[in-house]
Amino acid sequence: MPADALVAFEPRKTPIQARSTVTVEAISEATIQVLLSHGTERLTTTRVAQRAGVSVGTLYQYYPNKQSLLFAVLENHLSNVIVRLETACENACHKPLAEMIREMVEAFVDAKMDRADISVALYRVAADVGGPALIKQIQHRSRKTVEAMLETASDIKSPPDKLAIDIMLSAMAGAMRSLLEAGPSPATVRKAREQLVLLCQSYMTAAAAKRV
Amino acid sequence: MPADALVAFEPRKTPIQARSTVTVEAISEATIQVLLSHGTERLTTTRVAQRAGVSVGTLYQYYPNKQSLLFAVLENHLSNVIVRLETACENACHKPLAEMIREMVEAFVDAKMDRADISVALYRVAADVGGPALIKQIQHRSRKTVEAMLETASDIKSPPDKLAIDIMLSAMAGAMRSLLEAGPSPATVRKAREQLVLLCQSYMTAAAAKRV
DNA sequence: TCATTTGATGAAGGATTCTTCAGGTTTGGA
DNA sequence: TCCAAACCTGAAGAATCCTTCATCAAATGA
Repeated sequence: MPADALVAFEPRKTPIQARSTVTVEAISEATIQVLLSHGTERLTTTRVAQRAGVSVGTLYQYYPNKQSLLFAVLENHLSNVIVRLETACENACHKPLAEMIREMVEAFVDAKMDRADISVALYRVAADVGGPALIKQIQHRSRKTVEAMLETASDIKSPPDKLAIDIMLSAMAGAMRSLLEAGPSPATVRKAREQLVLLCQSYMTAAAAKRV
Repeated sequence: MPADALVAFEPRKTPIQARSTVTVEAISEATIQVLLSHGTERLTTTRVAQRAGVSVGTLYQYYPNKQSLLFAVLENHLSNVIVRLETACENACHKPLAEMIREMVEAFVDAKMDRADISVALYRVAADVGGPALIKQIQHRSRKTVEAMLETASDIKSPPDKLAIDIMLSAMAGAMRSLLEAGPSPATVRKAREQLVLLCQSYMTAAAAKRV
């Protein structure tokens, strides 16, 4: 996967005046809404523009094509999530393993729930062109972050290996996806969050024990 | 989601002669191939027919529309996977918890790996119309199956609750998806399979312990 | 053999969608 | 105030795609 495979998605023009900033914001938001109400298949640039209250031409002033629009929204969301995950991991350094995992998992769940609608809408986009490459990047970055955190755990001899961390992260993401797509009640989210912590804690503990 | 929302996807005509059976088979296979080489967005009925070596008209003789074609392929795949999972669960009844989980997880991984290409191709379809409803059905059926198996575990007092099982299953599926999409080597698959067993075993053990 | 059923063909209608561009409006500074 | 830059508009070109149907070919069985 060439690194420059993503350049075709770069924005065409950056907003300068205040009104255009509002416009771009509206277009992003409209994209989410259309994605949720019509699905990827029936998302058209005209529909997005209409929902945003602007004309199609305006949309094309900021995004060179439809895919770049979807890509930008996806990138923005994933960026938000991983930043919060990284912050949590930094704060959890040098603590016991179980605490580390708890803080990381809770940060992830909270970040996803913060804009649950966006999360759900973008699962449909992530499979498209550009999505897989982006996700691969994010996964790698997450792995590195968690790996670095685990190195500093105060109560284990050797941390779990890369594969174990990859599996934990993808398991966590998968469970979260399933949860989000079910449209859960706040009570369910609370319980599921706790279960997710337990899942990751017990696995990491077991994986670390096997590596003594 | 109304139950009859899926009737529009039903096949139009069932093959009677031998040649038409071959044709339908070829169309199914071609769908997978086009999905892998072009993606959902650029999958057209004409392209599928061409790849299958038949004309578009033939395709429409067996599938009322494009979505029904995708739906049929997805349904067939998921059906295969869950049947193997159910068989494994039945065979594992009355055994100790850890063994149960191992057999179930291994059956799942093996079923997915059996036609890894199909699995990967269909992740792109699963988000479309009909997919979510179907997946919900499958998830529920899986949950019931695993739940019944766990009831018979010989070495635990009370089995994990529904939410825990749901989370385990979606975590397992999520990790498997991530693995498949990475195009792993056989060695990686072997290791990951073992890690997945450990993940589910340690979580189920912990969840059962909390319920005493 | 031959009539009937089953299967296959692919050009073309109808509809949708992406994207552009020539021309208009608004903003901010000189 | 006034002009240049920024911004917005939306009709229309170009391309693609889904689906049908009139027509032909193959198979079945009586």
